[in-house]
Amino acid sequence: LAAVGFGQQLPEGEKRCLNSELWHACAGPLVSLPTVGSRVVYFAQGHSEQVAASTNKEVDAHTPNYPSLPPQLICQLHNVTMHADAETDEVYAQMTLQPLNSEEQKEAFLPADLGAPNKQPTNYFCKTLTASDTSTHGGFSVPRRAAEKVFPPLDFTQQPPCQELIARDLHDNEWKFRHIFRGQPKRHLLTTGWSVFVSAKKLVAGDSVLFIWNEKNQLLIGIRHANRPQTVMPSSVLSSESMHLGLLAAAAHAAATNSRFIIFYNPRACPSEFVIPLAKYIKAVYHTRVSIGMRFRMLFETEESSVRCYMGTITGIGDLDPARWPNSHWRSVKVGWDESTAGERQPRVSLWEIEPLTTFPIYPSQFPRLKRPWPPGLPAFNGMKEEDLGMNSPLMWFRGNPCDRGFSSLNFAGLNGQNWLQSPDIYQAM
Amino acid sequence: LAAVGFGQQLPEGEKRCLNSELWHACAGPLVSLPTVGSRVVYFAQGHSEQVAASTNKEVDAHTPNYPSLPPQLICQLHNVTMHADAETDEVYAQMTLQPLNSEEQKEAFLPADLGAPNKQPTNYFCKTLTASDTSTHGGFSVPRRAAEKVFPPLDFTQQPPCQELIARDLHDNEWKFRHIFRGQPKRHLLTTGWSVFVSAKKLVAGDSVLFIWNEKNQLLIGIRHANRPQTVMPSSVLSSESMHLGLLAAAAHAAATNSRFIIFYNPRACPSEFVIPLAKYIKAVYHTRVSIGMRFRMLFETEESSVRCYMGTITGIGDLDPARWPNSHWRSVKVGWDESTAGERQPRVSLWEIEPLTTFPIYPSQFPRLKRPWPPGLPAFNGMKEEDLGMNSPLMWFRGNPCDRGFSSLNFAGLNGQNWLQSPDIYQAM
DNA sequence: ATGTGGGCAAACAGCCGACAA
DNA sequence: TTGTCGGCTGTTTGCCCACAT
Repeated sequence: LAAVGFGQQLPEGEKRCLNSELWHACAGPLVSLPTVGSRVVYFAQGHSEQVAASTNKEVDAHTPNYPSLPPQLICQLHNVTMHADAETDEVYAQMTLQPLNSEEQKEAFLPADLGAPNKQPTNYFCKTLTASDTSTHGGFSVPRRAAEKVFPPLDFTQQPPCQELIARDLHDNEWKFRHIFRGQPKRHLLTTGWSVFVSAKKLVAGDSVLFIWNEKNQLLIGIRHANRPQTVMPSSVLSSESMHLGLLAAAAHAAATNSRFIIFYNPRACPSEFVIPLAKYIKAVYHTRVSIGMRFRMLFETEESSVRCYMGTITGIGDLDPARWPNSHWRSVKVGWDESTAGERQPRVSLWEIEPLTTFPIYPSQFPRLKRPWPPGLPAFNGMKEEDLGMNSPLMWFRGNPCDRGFSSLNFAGLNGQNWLQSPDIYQAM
Repeated sequence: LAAVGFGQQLPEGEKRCLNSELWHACAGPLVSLPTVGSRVVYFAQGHSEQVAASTNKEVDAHTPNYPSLPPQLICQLHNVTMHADAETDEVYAQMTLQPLNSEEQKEAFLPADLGAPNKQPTNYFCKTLTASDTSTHGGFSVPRRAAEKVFPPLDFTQQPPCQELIARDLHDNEWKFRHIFRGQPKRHLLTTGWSVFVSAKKLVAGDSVLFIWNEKNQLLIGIRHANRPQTVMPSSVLSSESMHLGLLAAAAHAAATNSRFIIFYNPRACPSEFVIPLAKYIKAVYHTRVSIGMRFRMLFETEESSVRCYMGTITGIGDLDPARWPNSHWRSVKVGWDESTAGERQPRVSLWEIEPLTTFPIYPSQFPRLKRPWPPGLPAFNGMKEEDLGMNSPLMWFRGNPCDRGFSSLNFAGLNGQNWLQSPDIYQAM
């Protein structure tokens, strides 16, 4: 319960180590956290979107902005800790970022640490709860393949075969369940203990529960609440406008003084990740050709917690918010989606979220060249292998296409040669 | 559900009018809201304390401050709306403030509006719940005097006498209770309907429930949760440091541009009120003599929701936070309390919270005079009657002592002649 | 293979006065 | 005057299977 101060790093001993595989399982297959010690790009715009989504309030047009705060900040990622809300079990991550000055940006940066990859656990299952599962009338019906894969085998000499399962959640609480194989036809059920869990976690039909059997032969249990109307944030403390200003002020101050700041990333509340590995950002923005009319694909999470690809076409390129955030790469690509059910997919994406399909030739003459195709504050990039780029996100499951390598001529039309990656102006108000 | 924008005033029609007397009853007898249209003093320091209390995190010593933001801002209070958290029923108020520039401060300000005084309702009772009250085993035992005072009389020709009570809460929800007079000896009880209320409001022994019978012959019901360890704010959205910065940035920006800003005041989470009627502030700071060793009294809320006086002695006068908030009147008075059980009473108070007792003579020579006893940005003050000062707080239940009137020579030692009440410097970062 | 519903027993909720503080 | 308890129902919980999809 030690308070973590501004700019302080949490001592190693006090780092409350949530179970990483359970955290990632709850966060979903598309969520990846950048490696500690690596360089990242922080987008205040995206952070602001997270606050807007959590408070259910859009940023007001009259809210002032910080001109000294650039749309993207190159930072050293000093610390990442995984957390879960004590009440709702909502997962979130706390990151300590430190903006780099132009000197530091010039230093060659190390290949990303070979930290544990954020892969989803192998021995797990995730089930969306039915009305019967959540009713007080009965227990939980375990899908047969799931029970056989992740639960310890039952002793079928008993009649009926049953055992006690003990599972731990993100807060390291124990939950005991009676696992029995009975009925006509036979099936796996969780009976005693199940309803306590349902009411404690406030689960309703449509929410999901997931079980993991890990390498240490421990059973882990996690939940994912369905996208309910909204977790209306208790705004009884601070107005959403103040929160918005606070996030900007914290980043602007950190940028001006090159000091550390702390942010929270809430993957299931947040429309898009806003702390991106620097290598992934550079690859997408400087090494990838995109143009209007180009086809692309992008990954989405399915209802069953797996991943699928959606296809679309780029319909425009330009600033999402020219007044407040000019020359930002955040959601700079306007897209149309192939499938008519695409109503819920966002009409704007960022370059690092998509994989352009370049199966047909591109005529370079269509795209004006930048005066400064490679910003001066960045190290040379050739000679790095793709595996070194710290891109352990599922997006990397794509095979790289031929356009990914070498120095492409430009990022996209409409950008001037402004010095985006330089350190920001001195923040004058502090 | 219309989003209230920054600097926008909520249209009259959309103002969700919570029942004012119920709100005040839940807020407690010491809480008063300044009158709409009046002038107030806003203390960012106190606002910051509210955030710290809500997030359970002290402000870190490295958190930067806004030098352009003065410790106290004189504001026009444009709007006050009462709210209650949908989940916890926690009451809070939203206020729209507009800092006044020095020109506006010079204009004579109107006597405070004769708005509805914030007096506690007369026909009400408040009971702290016992284990039996909250147990599922039984109902609610109504104190006899309370039942006779606020509930409609029972028809004692019935055997047993009983009736159905319908009470409305802050969200205008209806709650039905069976009110019966039975047992040996006879007593008033709420039976059917009570346990539904207890579980819906998550009441436990030690929490309080209150009933009001108002002038419109309506029965109102409210709750007050005991000071549980803490309502640990879901910090999964924004770090407490960012919240702190946000509050400062919002105030600083508003001060620099003389534009409106919105704050939330959460009386039961907040250590002290931080939006003070200007007249009350001026009276306490400029018209009242205080000195070290002086005795004073101050009001506190009792466990039974009434008010009582505690006595103490002033032990010091000076800045609470000289580095961050020099020359602030916020909690500028160090005090010692008479009663040994005073461990929970704060060691620092603000001048407007206390009533100094001047039954013995003071030697003016002990206190250095200010070079500028009356700041230039303020109107002359004489000729106003005390009732016009907008001090409808219970603190005004004190009788004014002779020192309250006329221009006393000073406020307190250690203050220089700095121009506190002038408009702040231009805020440079926006 | 698995969601839902009827049957049934055990547990709990909830109304009552007795008793004591 | 009022907090807690034992006694006594009525309702709910929760385990079992049958049956349907």
